[in-house]
Amino acid sequence: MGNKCVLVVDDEQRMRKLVKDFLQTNDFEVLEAEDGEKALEIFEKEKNKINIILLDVMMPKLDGWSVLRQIRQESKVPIIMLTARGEEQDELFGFELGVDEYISKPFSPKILVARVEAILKRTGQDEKQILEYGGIEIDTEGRTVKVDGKLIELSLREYELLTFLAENKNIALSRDKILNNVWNYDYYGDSRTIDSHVKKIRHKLGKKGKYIQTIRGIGYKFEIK
Amino acid sequence: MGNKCVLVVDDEQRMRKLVKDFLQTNDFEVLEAEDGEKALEIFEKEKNKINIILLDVMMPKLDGWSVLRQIRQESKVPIIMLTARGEEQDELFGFELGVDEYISKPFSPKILVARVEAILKRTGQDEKQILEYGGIEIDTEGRTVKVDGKLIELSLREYELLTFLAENKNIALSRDKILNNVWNYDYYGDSRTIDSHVKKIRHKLGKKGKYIQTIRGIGYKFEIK
DNA sequence: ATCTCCTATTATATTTTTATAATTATAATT
DNA sequence: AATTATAATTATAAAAATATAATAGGAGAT
Repeated sequence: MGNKCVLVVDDEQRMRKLVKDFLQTNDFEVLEAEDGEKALEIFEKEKNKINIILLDVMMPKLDGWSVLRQIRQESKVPIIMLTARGEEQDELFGFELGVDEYISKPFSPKILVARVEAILKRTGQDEKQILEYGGIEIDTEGRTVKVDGKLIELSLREYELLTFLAENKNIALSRDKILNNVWNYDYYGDSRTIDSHVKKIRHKLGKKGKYIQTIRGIGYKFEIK
Repeated sequence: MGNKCVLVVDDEQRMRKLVKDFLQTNDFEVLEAEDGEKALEIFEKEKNKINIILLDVMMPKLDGWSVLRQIRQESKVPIIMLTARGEEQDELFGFELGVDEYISKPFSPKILVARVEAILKRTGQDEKQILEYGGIEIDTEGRTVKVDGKLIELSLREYELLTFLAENKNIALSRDKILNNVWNYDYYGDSRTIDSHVKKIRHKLGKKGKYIQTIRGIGYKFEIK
């Protein structure tokens, strides 16, 4: 682990290689996809790992816009669109759909890397981050959590769940949403899995456990009050 | 309160006017500065208000880069640089200094607004949606309701019902319509389910309960008077 | 050996129903 | 037109039914 991971989606082999080489020399890990379908496939599998996506617009099978739309339904991962030329219509279209940046071909690899880094920086995916929420500190790099300065032990799921809730503080999250984000699958059956984990987290948070409040009929919400 | 505020820094009066007009028609508040020194001055005074800065690079007295550097010493406010032409050297230079975006002249106002909005969104400055109806605030993300600034507790159905009524304010809604939208099924029997909920909501809204008025023979209507 | 998930049980909150009171509409009568 | 009686509709409160969540314990997975 460690290095930032970039998913490069482009149908031109030559283009992929160019970008890949340059990114790799700049210490990025690179995943490749040669069309939209492959891209979604890889994204499904590696979504936890991927920090940013470079997405060509013009591709066979599934074009860049479709890929963008699908990914945006479940993820806010930064996406840079690679366009043949910056047509205004397309840009506007894309910003609404959640495009973070455009780079028009031909581009210089240096600019590419600079933009990738700028976006990672701005979306806070680069530096070691310590998120702080009312006395609860989450160190995303060390994957540790402190409550009032004291380290608490959380399991993988507990950590993921707490982080997800905290990152979306003040937002009531449905069970479906939680499952899709923390568990990566759809919710079958009526198990009380989430509840179990919430219970454990609350317990470990001690007095601050009440920051996780239950929204009856919906799910849970992290809120400091 | 309310609208997002943009500080436009450019020495050309014509350019400022163009940008200002377009931003204003898109519901932004606009502050102007004709050079770097004025920019810093205004920023000092209004830093709490300014959500984003459009900064021309080439300016008399103090150029864009210097302004950028100074502001970055104390603030992370998003900054878009307006450049005459996207020279690679400059771009790299700027990203390191914390530029969020480049727009090269000439640009279309539409693109400009789109980028501004995209950045505000990405930096989370687009505040969450709070619907306001005559002193009743509904935070759809947090699923909370405030009456005159004071939080009130609503159950799922109460919340859904109130939201539905408020979203359709000034429209008389039949019981059928209400049931189909808030309950998702047809109305069998003659229970007084809706009435019960309306009663409870009215009670919780206190004096503002009268905003929910009954339309005899039809249903209910949310109306502020 | 812990972590995750599931099951069962208990606790709690919400929703619906029911019964009765209050209000409003309607029509007949003055 | 105003009054009255009757019918229809809605308000209200409390009880009953239902839905949802907390909790604890344990089996299987990692």
